[in-house]
Amino acid sequence: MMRVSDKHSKITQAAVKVFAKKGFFNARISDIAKEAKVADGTIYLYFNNKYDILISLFEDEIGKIILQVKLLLEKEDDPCQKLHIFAKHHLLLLEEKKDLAEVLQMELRQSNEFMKEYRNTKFIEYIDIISAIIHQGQDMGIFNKAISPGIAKRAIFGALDEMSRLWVLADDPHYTIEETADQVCNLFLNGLKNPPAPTT
Amino acid sequence: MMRVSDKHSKITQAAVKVFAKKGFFNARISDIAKEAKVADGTIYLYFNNKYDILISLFEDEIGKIILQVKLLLEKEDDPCQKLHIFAKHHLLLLEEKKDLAEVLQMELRQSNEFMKEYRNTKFIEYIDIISAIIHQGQDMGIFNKAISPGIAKRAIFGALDEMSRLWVLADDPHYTIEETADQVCNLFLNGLKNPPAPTT
DNA sequence: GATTTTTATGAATCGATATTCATTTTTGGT
DNA sequence: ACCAAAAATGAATATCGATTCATAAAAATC
Repeated sequence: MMRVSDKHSKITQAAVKVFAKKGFFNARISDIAKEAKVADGTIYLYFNNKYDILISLFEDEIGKIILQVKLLLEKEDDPCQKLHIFAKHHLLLLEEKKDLAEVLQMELRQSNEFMKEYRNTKFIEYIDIISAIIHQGQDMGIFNKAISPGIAKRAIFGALDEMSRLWVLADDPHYTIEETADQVCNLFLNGLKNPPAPTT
Repeated sequence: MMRVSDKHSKITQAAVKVFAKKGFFNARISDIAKEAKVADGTIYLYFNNKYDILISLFEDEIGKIILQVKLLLEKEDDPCQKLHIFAKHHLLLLEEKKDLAEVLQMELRQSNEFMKEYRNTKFIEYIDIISAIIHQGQDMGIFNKAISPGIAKRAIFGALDEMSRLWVLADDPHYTIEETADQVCNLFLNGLKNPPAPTT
């Protein structure tokens, strides 16, 4: 017998593909079933309903991402570097798992009564990684204390998320991931304004 | 007889409400018809199909926003101030037209074959306002020329958009719009890092 | 290898709803 | 007031697709 988890994850992987291609509402259960090579009914042995596939997919996958990025950050002390690592890791998701990136984006935007109820604690955990970095930087005296970490974490996440959207939609990305991560970090660390002229 | 445009816009306004509440796919034509106080069939005298309502709504409304914000920016020369104006205007939309803000966000994220085809030129026109400001700042020598306006425009839009999302979903906003606009601008203009200590 | 338990199947059900169109109402001109 | 054209109606249509469940296959137990 195939291990239970194998079928669960086969269906999840198939759902990622299908949701990314068609969007949640246009994706049919039978599409996911076909992609996963199981019967339609089998899906209901592992998930309660269509929405449950999306939610459970989101929590599983973002959980993995949180673990990965926290592990990477552990080794680093400098908050600037940490921000770099976070940004690069976030954007690299696109290269490695384009479909997943697309679905995660989508999930956050499902605007309806259901989603407004659902408190997305995993997502909050993810962006709180950013505010923790900012706090640390402020405590170390490197970051400006006038910046609200609660706002900045959203701004930084939003910026990265929007860069993702660009990649997902555009066929020819104008910039590389490296370039983009560097640019975004530079922007957030140093700002748009020119540094005051060096005192000669 | 009621002017044609009145009915068209009655339906559009109703659609904004219903889409915001239920999301595009869960919104029924009959919901929109009821909200607009017209018959279901009447909607098809003004729009080709359900998707057409969304697209046309988006283009009309974002068109108005572009006009408004361009008018506001005309009077101002300083790029920093311009950025402030843009940010504040973007966030104020939320206060004035929460439903619309929600629908505009949603529209951008409908991830499916259809949306990937649809080249959203109005949206591009909107965010190009930001890159124009950045260009101007760079030409004037105020902004760092190492920043790519093409990336920064996305980052700034993404940050503002994410702040919107927070408001739309959260019942108790922690920050005021003024505060948020100031914080976001400060972040983008000056960056996270502390300014170098003044040379005494 | 027979029996029980677990897992999988996919055709049938059942509700939903986008769209159509025959009919009615309103309008504007005479 | 009457007529033709335009606008509006809303019940009927026609399709779609999530979910169920009686049945079958596979695995575990004896």
